Amino acid sequence: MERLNLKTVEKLAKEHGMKMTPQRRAIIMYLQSAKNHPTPEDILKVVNRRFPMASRATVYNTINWLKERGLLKEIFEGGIMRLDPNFHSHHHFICRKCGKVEDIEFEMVPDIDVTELSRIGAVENFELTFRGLCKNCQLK
Amino acid sequence: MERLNLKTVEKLAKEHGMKMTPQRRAIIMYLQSAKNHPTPEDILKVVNRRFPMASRATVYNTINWLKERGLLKEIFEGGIMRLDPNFHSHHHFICRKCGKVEDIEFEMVPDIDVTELSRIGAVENFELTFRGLCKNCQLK
DNA sequence: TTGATTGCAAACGGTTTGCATGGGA
DNA sequence: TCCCATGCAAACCGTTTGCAATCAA
Repeated sequence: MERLNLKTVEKLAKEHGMKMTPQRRAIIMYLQSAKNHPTPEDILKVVNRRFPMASRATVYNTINWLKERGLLKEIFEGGIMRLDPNFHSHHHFICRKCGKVEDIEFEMVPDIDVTELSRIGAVENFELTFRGLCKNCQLK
Repeated sequence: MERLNLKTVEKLAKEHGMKMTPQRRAIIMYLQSAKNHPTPEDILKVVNRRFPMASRATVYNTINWLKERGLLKEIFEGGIMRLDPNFHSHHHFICRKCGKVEDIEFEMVPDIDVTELSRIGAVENFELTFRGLCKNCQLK
C-alpha cells in the first residue's frame, strides 16, 4: 500500500478503539484523492463545501492522528504545513513563486550511495528537494 | 567553504546605502561563528547576553535582509525556522532522535542530472535531506 | 541633517487547547 | 450507556508590522 486510503484507516480505527465519524471520513476521502499537497486550510475549505462539515479543530485532530500512525507525511515549506498522502518514498519539486509542491518519482533520480556518510550517522532514508519555477509560473 | 562573514556584509551595506548598526554586527558575528543552525530565538538569546542588545524585531529584520541577499539560507524543520550561514551549496543530515542538523558537503554526494525534470519546471537548485540516527544517538 | 534602523507593543496567521455538547460503538 | 469526537472560541507561539524615538552616514 502506497497511499492513504479509507479502508486501511477504518481497519486501524477498529483495532485501536477509535471512532470513525462522518467528518473523519470526509477528510480522509479528500486526502486520499488529493493530487496536490493540501494545507490544513485547504482541507477545511474543500471538506466544508458539502455535508458533513468539519471544524478546524477536527481537521487538525484527524491530521495529527494520521501522522502519528505514519499514514500522512508533512512537508514544511515557508513555515506552513502541507500534507502528503503518498507514503511511497519520493521526492519533491517546490516552486519558489507559487509554493506549489509536486511529487517526483523515486525512479526519476539516480541512486545515491550513502555508505560514505556513515561517519556522520546511520542514514535511514533521504529525500531530494528541487527548487525553481514550475511550468505555470514560467509562462507568466 | 563560503560562509556569511561580517566583512562581506559591510561591503554590501556600503554598496546599497545600508547602515551597519552595532546590533546588526552582533547578530552577524554570532551567525558567522555558529556551528549549529540557530533559530531566531537562539540568536536573540545569545546576542542579548552582552552589549549591544537587539530586539526581536531587529533580529528578524537582519535575518530577512541577509536572506534576501542570499547570505543566509533557511531550513524549516517541524515548522520552525533555522538559519544556515553556510551559503555554499550543501546538504543536510537530520537526526530523528535529537533533531540536530548537520551539514554535508556537496562533494560527498554524486551529481544529479536535472534535465529529466524539465517537464515539471525549471530546476534552479536542489538539496538532499538525509534522515537517520546521528553518531551521538547511535551510541546511546 | 536625514532617512534608515531601532525598541516596543500590538497585530497577525497558523496550530493547539479547554470545555460543554453531541454521537458512535 | 460510555467515552471519544465535535464545535467553538480562546490561547498560544513564531513572525510581522506600525510608529515614535534614535543614530549611522
